Amino acid sequence: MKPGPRRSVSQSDLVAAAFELLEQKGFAAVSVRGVAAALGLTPTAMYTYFPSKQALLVAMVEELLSGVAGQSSGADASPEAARDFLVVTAVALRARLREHPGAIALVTSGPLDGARALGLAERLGEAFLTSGAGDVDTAARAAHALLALVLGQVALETAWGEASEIEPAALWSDAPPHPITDAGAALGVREGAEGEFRLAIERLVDAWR
Amino acid sequence: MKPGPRRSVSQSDLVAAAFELLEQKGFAAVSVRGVAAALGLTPTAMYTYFPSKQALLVAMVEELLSGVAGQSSGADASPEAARDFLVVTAVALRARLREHPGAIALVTSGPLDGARALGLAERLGEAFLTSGAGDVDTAARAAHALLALVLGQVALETAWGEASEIEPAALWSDAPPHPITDAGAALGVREGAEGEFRLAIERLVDAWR
DNA sequence: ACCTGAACACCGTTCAAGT
DNA sequence: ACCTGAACACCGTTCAAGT
Repeated sequence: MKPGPRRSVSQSDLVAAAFELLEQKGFAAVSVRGVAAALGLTPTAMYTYFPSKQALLVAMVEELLSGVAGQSSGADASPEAARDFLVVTAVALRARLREHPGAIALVTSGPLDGARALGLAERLGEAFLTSGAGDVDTAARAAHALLALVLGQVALETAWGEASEIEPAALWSDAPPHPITDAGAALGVREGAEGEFRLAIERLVDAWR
Repeated sequence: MKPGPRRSVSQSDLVAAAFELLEQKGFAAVSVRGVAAALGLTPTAMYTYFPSKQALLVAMVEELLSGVAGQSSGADASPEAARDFLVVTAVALRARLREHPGAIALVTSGPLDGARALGLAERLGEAFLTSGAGDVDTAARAAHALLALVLGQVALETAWGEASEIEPAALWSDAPPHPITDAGAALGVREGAEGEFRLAIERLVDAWR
């Protein structure tokens, strides 16, 4: 079943193979050639399924975001339920992004304007509305800020997580001490303990209600 | 003055040339070969100045962050002055990141553990402490969250900014409507109007005091 | 319609050699 | 010490050709 006018794999297969590479060898290893080879295809065969590598990455982001926000946002639920939805969704999104090393590189490299990304932003806005945000404009701003906090937090966690592996000798350098930042490191702020994250999310959510 | 055992350029020259490329051709164009060529050097000559491309990128991030937070954080100032410092610093950091297209790709690709990045986090923590944060731990968490919000906000602005150029025809697609998100777009949330940004920062800062 | 093979214009990095 | 030139093992993408 090598050549022939019949489709041998699917778009989903390419996305799955790409995630396999992302998980095992990092973002840099997610190449057109690598993905194609993992499926026994020639690099050029990929262009039958996606118009470009960028399109493949967008499909990966969509896959990553799928299912993060449940079907119902709780538009007809109580303010307390809506608040819970916001916190739970933020925690779930962070967990999803942390599952795959290099996921933020993926998210920040590929545009976030897919249907799933916009749908997620919309659900967050709805939840802010029923949880106590005064009007639609405020809800939109709040949803934007919540999404930004989650993204930035994961980006910082990843950056600082990688960094600590590289230069442990920096402790003996002549750099000035950082008592507060070090206290944060001891707290697990850098490593991204879930409790710390949830606390920050709750503060932001409550600030917009 | 082609060869010879005398240093013909400096590390700063390489960083400057790299920013020139970043500004004019985007993050993907910041290559070892491109930077070297801009200075009339061979690609391999760069490895006399930096041990790797990654080291060059880290130097760029440090340059980007330099001067964002002033010398004094206002540790001996009033709580109100400290609050102002936090907001002003966040706004300045965002402006700095937005100056160069592809700056977030740079920041998220290269680690943020340079001296400047840690120093910035420390100054923010100090300011939170004098502005009303109860203890060192809370200040560390607050500084982390503020940094994350700025980073994530710029990342979202960039992603949505690029996206809107690609597919204006999506308005006519069969996708479900997004009234809240669209209201946000009309507000300038996506494009990143400074007023919207400052408002979100103030909410987060006040939530931690 | 789907896929291959060759080709184009690139990458980061290493290494021996020159001055 | 600083730099060049050649080389290695890669990239994304295009294009003509096969079935």
